[in-house]
Amino acid sequence: MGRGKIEIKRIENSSNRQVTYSKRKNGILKKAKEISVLCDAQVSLILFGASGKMHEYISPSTTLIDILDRYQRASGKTLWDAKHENLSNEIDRIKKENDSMQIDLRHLKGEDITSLNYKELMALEESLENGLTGVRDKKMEVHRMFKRNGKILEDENKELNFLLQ
Amino acid sequence: MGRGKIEIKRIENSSNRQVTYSKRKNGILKKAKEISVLCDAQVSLILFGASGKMHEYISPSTTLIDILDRYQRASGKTLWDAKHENLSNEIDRIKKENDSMQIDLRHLKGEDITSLNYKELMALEESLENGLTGVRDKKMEVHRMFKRNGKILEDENKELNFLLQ
DNA sequence: ACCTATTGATAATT
DNA sequence: TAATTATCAATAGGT
Repeated sequence: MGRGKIEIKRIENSSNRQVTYSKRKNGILKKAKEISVLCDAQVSLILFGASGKMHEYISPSTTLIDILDRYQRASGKTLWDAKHENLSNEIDRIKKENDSMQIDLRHLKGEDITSLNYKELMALEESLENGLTGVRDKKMEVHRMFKRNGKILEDENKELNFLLQ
Repeated sequence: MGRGKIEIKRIENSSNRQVTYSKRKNGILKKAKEISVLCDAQVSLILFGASGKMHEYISPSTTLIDILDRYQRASGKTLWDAKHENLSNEIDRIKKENDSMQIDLRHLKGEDITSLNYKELMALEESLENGLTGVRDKKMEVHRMFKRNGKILEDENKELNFLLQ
């Protein structure tokens, strides 16, 4: 359909591919409009080129949602139900993660530990001791910092007072 | 594009319309495949003729759901209904909860506490001390229980041995 | 982008 | 309906 025939396989030269895409995109969109008008067909055509830009044609007599509804009924495939299922699964997964963290947190606060065995209690104790050590070290550090800053401010104060007098 | 050119308007003669639909349907499906292969475009084409029969082409490299997801992002239109939004919102909410617990857990393990101020460190220390107290009490209790059970078993043993003899 | 030789699609006819 | 084919339409390669 041009100066020479071409094989139907991926065009390797990227700029040729881009040009061909642009031309054929216009062609197929035109075809979609034509069949829709000529034969009163309901058409949904969505195109994404390599550049990521989208082009679409939906018959004016309908909407994409309508077409997708009919698609689901006609094909037996589910679109948004499948989508729902994916989301539901994700929720389940995250909720489980959530619950397990919830439990860990409660344990670390000394709650709900009746069900733990001795070994688990030991591990928990160690974790708490480590945490406490870390926090106390940090507290000390912050405390020292405070004192040092306080000292500096005090010195500055003295100096300023001296200068004023 | 044939023995005579035709105006692009609804074909009134219903059997002509049907024939033209059938031919053009094949044509546009072929075009869809071609652009998809030649230009590695992602294409979704869904057709409903007047008879109600459906025909479709989806690029093999993708799925209709994928294309519709991208469609929503590109067009800003929403296809999945409120139900989806609810689920998405719930996921966001749970994820936030998750993140916050994640942070609490790390703090309780003495990690990532550089950003905490003195007051927060104090509260954390207290929480850890309380946790530790609880865990140590429980450990003691379990320990005592062990010993008592051990005693009971020892007694039972003696009794059984006595009976056997 | 535009041009045009050439292939491809299809309207009318059988 | 399905096949044929004359004609129109789309487009590949070149500018």
